[in-house]
Amino acid sequence: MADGKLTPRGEDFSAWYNELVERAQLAEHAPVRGCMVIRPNGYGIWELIQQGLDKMFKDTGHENAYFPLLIPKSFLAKEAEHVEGFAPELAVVTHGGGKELEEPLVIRPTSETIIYTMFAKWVQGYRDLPILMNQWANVVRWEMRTRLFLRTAEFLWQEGHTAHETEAEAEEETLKMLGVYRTFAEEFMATPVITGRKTDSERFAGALRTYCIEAMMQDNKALQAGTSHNLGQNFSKVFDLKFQGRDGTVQYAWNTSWGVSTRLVGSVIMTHSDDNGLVLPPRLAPTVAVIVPIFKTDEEKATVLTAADAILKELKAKGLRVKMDTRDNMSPGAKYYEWELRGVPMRIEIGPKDVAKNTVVIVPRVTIDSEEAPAPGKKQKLFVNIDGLSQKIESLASALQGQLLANALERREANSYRNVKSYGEMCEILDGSGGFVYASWDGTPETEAKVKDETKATIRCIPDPEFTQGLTPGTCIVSGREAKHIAIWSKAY
RNA sequence: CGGGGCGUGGCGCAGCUGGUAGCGCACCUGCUUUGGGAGCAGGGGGUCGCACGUUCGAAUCGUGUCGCCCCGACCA
Repeated sequence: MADGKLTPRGEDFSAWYNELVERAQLAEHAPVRGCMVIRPNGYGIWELIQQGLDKMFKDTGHENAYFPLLIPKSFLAKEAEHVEGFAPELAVVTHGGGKELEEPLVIRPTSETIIYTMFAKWVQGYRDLPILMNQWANVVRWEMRTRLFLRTAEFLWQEGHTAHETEAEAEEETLKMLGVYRTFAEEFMATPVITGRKTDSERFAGALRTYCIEAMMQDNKALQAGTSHNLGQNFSKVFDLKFQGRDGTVQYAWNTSWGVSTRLVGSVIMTHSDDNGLVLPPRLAPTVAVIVPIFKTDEEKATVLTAADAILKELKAKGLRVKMDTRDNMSPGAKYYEWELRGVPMRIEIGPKDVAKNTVVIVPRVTIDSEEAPAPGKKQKLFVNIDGLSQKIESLASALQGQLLANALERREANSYRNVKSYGEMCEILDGSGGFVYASWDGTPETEAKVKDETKATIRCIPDPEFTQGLTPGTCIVSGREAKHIAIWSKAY
């Protein structure tokens, strides 16, 4: 392959990302504007995300259901803030069966309105609560500008929707699911995230409060990776979702909704990958290890393939997602480059020398600090005995997973600023290298808007205390007024 | 929606002072190769986004149109 290398991240991060997504065959642009085709390499990542999250949802008592793609337009209009938030990006179906519809149907941009309409039918008394539901679905938002995985006109996501008896219970659920997202980000995506609350201007249209997880990408921009909303009684009141309480009075239910999307795939890409291509945390890698057999003569081919086949069978039997690359029209070197581009966490090389020694060579996609250091300028190569190979691969996968999380955390903290003294200094950071600036905020939307105007940075969230490292609100870094919160400012996707 | 760019074999591009299409990669066949992107030989594949116009003749010039990408404002 002479078409060579990706544009380096340092040269043009955006070009690097686009080339990587296409070259690693994760996704490409569909014939329809703003839409993407998710190819098997990319969809495999999403499937693992789904599996991981779905289990966590079930473990916390949620059930899956499915609601229709099409929603009567009037449903959206019932919640004022909600319709205002979504109206500009709706796709609307006006015809069906060759006739104009009496009422236009919108393609769901999110499903609160239809789901709470149905909840209202299912709930009579407090014993019908809580409802803890989730759906895996596609939604459409007619975005002006799109980027593969990060923002597409149609995307895949899950949306959890719950109804509760009390406000406290709803708040607990909102925070519980935010916690689920955080755990998932850290344990599966190897991505450290900040948990916190959105400001009013960034709050979900129709929510009382929106909480989020925010991650930092390699270009030091923030990416909102997931949100969890306490909807209060805003939707239950307009959709008449009420129940008779323990005290006999009729009350409106308290709702929450929470979601993550295929954007997480983009997040994983931009968090870990390098100039050689995709880097995937093993837990989200459709293929954890690829075996590349090496041989010259026919006799060597026979012995190597016999040994490699046995290894493949053994590893598969142990439940490992392993492949063998038996293509004979490609040199081993070319295969190495290709599998690195595709982000396979480990390569297993096996040649005549290895077979003779009953070993293989394992090359991890990124250097693992706890293993023997690589020679200067070289890739880390681990010589591993074939006996007990599956355990070794599992332990390496686990080490790699931890390594990626540690690398990402180190990078995020190296680009986090908690002692910025002035607004000028803050602008310098935001306009320069970027990153997360923790600073006091007076809590007003005017201040927020001013910073956005002047720097294009927004308040990503009001972080939970564990992230502020003892900082307390003093005077607002922008206005000089008394501050209400420590906020994180950053440019964002 | 504003600014920029691009539509030519699967992909990336050249050809654009008009004369009926070419290069690299990929693909197919054969032989030699294979521990970090193999070599040689042969071969298949495109009515140049679409429409109209100018012309003896249009990938090339003109008008229109559709689409996509990138940068900005808006958003997961």
